[in-house]
Amino acid sequence: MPKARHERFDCSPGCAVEAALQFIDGKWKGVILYHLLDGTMRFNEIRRAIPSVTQRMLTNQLRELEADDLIERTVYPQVPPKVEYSLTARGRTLQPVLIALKAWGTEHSGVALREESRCDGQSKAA
Amino acid sequence: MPKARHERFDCSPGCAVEAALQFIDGKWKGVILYHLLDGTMRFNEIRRAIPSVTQRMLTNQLRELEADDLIERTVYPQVPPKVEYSLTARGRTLQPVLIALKAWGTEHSGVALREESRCDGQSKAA
DNA sequence: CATCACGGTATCCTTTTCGACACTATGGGC
DNA sequence: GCCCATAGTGTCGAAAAGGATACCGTGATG
Repeated sequence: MPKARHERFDCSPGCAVEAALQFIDGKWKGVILYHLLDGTMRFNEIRRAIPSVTQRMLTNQLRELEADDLIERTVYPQVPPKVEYSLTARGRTLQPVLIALKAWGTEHSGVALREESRCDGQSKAA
Repeated sequence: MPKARHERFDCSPGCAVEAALQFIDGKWKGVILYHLLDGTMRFNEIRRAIPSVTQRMLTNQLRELEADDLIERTVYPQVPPKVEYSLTARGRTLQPVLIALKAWGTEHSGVALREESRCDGQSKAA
């Protein structure tokens, strides 16, 4: 049960940094949010975009993001089920942060610093 | 021992976001880096700035940040010991990210969303 | 009839994280 | 002699995060 990750903050100025980090620190939240910047996505669409995440984890992270009012979940009562995820207004305010994060990751491509980026095979299946 | 937190990335564009997140996702890394933006600090100085961190944790996070080449550790061989920490050039490139994070945390003070911000003592009962 | 796709749940288990606490060495103050 | 501060280290154990796998109901397809 995801219960807030940090229970308390030390109210030094860094407090706000921690507070913000709290929302994107799940293992996959950053990527999920980043993908949703492009627009609404269905469950399996996200899953395909992030091959290494399991349903369980994806569901989990999605639920937490929803609880944090960063994304919105829309269920279409039809069969087969259809569920769409999109950013809320609040979620969209994270855009600058996400962009900054991506910019840093790209420029200072630390990916290659301590590991080799295992781009297993295909990049995107169209 | 700390070993890279994520072993692999899915090479979707969100990859870079994950890569960046990797460096600041430790429980205290964000705050530590943020405090170091102000300049060099000694060990116990950081400790006092973040009351809720233990030595063990602080040492640990500091070592990881050092391993990631984000901070620099300078030991003065004297007694009592004196050790100073400061950002490396690479660490300073994180500034925009940290700033964005803090700005978001401040504006969208989500601290109060799912928990009462236990700023040990006073909060604001809304 | 069997199978697939959809969007999940439930259960189990391993790994990782993190906090508490004790211990180190040295020199100074009382 | 005893305690303080500095900057750590080591061990223990609880809790949380995260991964693997199996299962659910339905409707269309083969």
